[in-house]
Amino acid sequence: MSHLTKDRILDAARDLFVEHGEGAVTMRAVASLAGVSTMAAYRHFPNREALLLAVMEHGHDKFLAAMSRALSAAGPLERLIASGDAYLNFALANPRDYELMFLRPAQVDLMCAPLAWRDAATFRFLVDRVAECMAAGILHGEDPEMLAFSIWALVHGMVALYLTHKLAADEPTFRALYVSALTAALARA
Amino acid sequence: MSHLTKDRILDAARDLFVEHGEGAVTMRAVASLAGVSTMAAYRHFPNREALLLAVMEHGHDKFLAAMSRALSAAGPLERLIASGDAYLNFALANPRDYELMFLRPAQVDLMCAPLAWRDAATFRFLVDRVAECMAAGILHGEDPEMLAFSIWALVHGMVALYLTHKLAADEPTFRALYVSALTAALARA
DNA sequence: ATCAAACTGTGTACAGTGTACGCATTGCCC
DNA sequence: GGGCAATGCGTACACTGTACACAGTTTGAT
Repeated sequence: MSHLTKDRILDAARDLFVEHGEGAVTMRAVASLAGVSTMAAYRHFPNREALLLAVMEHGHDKFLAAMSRALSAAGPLERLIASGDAYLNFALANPRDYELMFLRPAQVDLMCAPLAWRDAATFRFLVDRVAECMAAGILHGEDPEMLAFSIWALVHGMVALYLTHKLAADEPTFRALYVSALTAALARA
Repeated sequence: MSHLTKDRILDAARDLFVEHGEGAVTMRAVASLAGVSTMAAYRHFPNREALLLAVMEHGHDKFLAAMSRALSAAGPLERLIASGDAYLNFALANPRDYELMFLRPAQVDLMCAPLAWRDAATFRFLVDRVAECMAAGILHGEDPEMLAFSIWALVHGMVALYLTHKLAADEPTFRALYVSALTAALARA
């Protein structure tokens, strides 16, 4: 059954990736963990990079699902803040996924449609949250995209600096920094 | 003269890195470009990672030098803004160096003293600029480190999103975004 | 001046990597 | 049954990092 094999290979790749990082995702290790020959993997993925991209898509879906759970919050501002928290929590809970999705220098030529779509979805989600707040008069300004970008950059920057150890702080301290920096930014917008 | 050989090897590594990216920095290619045998490189660098780290240190020095040139601006706020511009300009002019220094998931065990020092230097430089502005009453708040972190995160986030192609904008548009996001953040601090 | 030790560079060799190619097996449609 | 496409496998090759043993050179002590 081809479909199952493909899934087993992808699962194996995901396991290795989440557990031991990108370097551990070798075609041989993946195939062996999936219980198939090395070359069987090439029947389902043209090359290693494509396999990693598939892992990445999966991560994106998990990520977007986590973000969309923030929509259950009561008001527009609560939804925006919950989205930020969901973003941070996902990044801290799934550092390797976050790294693969957002920290890696993406090869433009591999920017296939499904991935570009997922990238854009992250941004549009945030733009919608900001626009919601603006419509409700909670945030001021007339360009939600602009403000959304600032917020994304701020949160992404904090997360990136933390994950790459540029910030000498333990997790609780970092979370505190995050909260005060983000609320300060929002309070003034 | 060993010293010259080491420099030739490092230069070759830098050339390959800046020109063709990290993947092109193979021990064989570096050694060949430097005109020595492959294993000669191992006489001067314990392994490939150490060679890359040396390239990274060099990048950091270039970076800190570029930043410190911002100190010639007139007032505290001008110096802070010039620092931000220097940061952005360096990142756009040397994307691979920036990527190696600030985007890469740093292996904690390789965080040797010289690198940690250089990392901290970036942050302290920014803290000093912010403290200067606070002392002059141009920026408000009592924790320069906190504000400096926010600013760094914002700028790093914008640069990172741009360099990893998460932002669908050409360079002029991005620079405009940068200016308005940063001045907005500063205007309110 | 001599000799030993340290230093520097080389060639060879090996294990691990991605992956091209061709063959075997299977399931499916006519 | 007779093709036939899809799937999986084994082998082979080029390229990687780097361990190891060796050769030439420099240095320092006697």
